[in-house]
Amino acid sequence: MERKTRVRFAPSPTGPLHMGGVRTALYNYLFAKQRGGDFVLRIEDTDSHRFVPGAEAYIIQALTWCGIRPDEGVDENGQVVSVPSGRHPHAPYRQSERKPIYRQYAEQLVRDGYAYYAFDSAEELAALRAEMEAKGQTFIYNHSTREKLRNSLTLPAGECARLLEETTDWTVRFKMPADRIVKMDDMIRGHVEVNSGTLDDKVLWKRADELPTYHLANIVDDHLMEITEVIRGEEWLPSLPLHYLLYEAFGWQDTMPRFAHLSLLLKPDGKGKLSKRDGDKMGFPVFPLQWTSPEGEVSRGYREDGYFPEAFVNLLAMLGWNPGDERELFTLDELVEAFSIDRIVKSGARFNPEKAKWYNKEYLRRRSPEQLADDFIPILEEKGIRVTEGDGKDFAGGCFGKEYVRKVVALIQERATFVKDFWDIASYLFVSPTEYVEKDAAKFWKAENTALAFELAAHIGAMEGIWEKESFEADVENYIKSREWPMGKVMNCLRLALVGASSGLGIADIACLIGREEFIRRVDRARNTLGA
RNA sequence: GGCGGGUUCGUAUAACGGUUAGUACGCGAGAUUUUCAUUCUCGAAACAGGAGUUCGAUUCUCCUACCCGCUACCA
Repeated sequence: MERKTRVRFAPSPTGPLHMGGVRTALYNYLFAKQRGGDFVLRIEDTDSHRFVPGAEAYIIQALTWCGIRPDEGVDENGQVVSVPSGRHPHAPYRQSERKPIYRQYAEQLVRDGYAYYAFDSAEELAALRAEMEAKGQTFIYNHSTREKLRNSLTLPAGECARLLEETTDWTVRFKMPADRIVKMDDMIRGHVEVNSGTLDDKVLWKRADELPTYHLANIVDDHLMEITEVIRGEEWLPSLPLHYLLYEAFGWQDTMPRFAHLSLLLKPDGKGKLSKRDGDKMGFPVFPLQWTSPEGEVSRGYREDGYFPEAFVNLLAMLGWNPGDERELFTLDELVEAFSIDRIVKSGARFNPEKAKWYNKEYLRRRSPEQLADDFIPILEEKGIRVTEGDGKDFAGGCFGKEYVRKVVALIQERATFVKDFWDIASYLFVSPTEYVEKDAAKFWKAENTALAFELAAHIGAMEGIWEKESFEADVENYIKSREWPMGKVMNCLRLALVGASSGLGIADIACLIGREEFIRRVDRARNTLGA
């Protein structure tokens, strides 16, 4: 019987979710949704020492921002996510809450001869490691050494029983076969073989905190939660043989999930995988949301940098995957449709901040001016501009109608990458210029031109009716051409007066936006400030 | 060191034995425009190296180099 697709994203709450982690979550989500399956969010908090407060909430908030909603798992408030049926056969989803489950499975393996109790303390092993290293050798706890160490394989039964009873720093270790070729299949990498003799006897369960390690918890939970595919980072590929052997030891081969190991995200330049420091150093975020560590250190986020979640998700999807055709822009739903595991790229993807900006720009120009105006208003207010209903404009009072803001945004949105760029691009549409860029003034504010510009301005000021771009443009052009004036010089003169610089929208756009009264005021001010 | 994975323009990628090796970002040059931006056109830019297999290899095999990961009572 075909099982219902169930995948999981299983982060460890040891810090903020890195963008590579978001990509892993995204691919899992896309895979599940495409097949009408479930996407499970499981929190792997089995390492009590590395727990970071706030990390779990951060992870959930980050996924929420991206539009990635788990069908099962933990929600923002730490509660099990609500489902229509209200039933949660797989809960709890936080491994620390599943503590009692794991011990029996560890003991089952010992009973069946697949694992054993190890009594060597962490200190003893560290000393052993140091000793071997001093001799230029590497210590590995496996078939080559386990016979000489203190464990249930070497100690008398009575002694074992006593230690199990009286001490608390023992562990359960997997008894890795001495010489077995483990044959594995990966959905991305194909067939992979490893000799078990090179692997070590991994700790599966720790008596000290009565918690499993990743390997045990992972296999047990994936089995119990009926996971059908495991899509995770490449760093897990080396432990895949152990996981295969664990499924075998438990007798769960028939329902063992299929595996897909994703390549890592690399630094934009240089070597190595993307890390938190790169972002700070090279001026781009590596985290979806801003993160403040318990120590108070702040790391920037894509959201705070002005990225739209759609753009972020899109660029992440395209890092290591392609649709097979030349499309680049995808909504989340379109990604669900187009995604396929066999178009995932094997090699590591280097992140390119420039391309990231391009994505945002594309999404920005596709947004409605209404939406963008709403995003822009808080920035305007920060700059001391008040925004009211309607389309009024009061330059002296610094107060503008929402409709006016919308009109401005509609004209500038194709010039910006982020909403936060709007102010730099269009501040002159809210504040009358009082200063004029020296270089630009030197270039354009010449007596022979200003005289013509003033004459034109007078004509414009006297134009009948409502100013509307098309008619305005036609009239002005006609006026200039009929007099055989140098169009560029005159217009740039006017622009300097209206903008305070030699860049910006077309004169007609500006004039129609700010209106007759403000137009006249700006021309007069330029004349008074720069002279005729 | 051992084990595993990877390697196409600067970057992301296409190609599934035969192509002038395509596309996008970025970059350069033109054109359009009243400036700037946009837009449009054009351009520079890659098969890591070496052996095989084959009539023919970017594509298949092996070796080397380089990169990445793992090698914890972390995930």
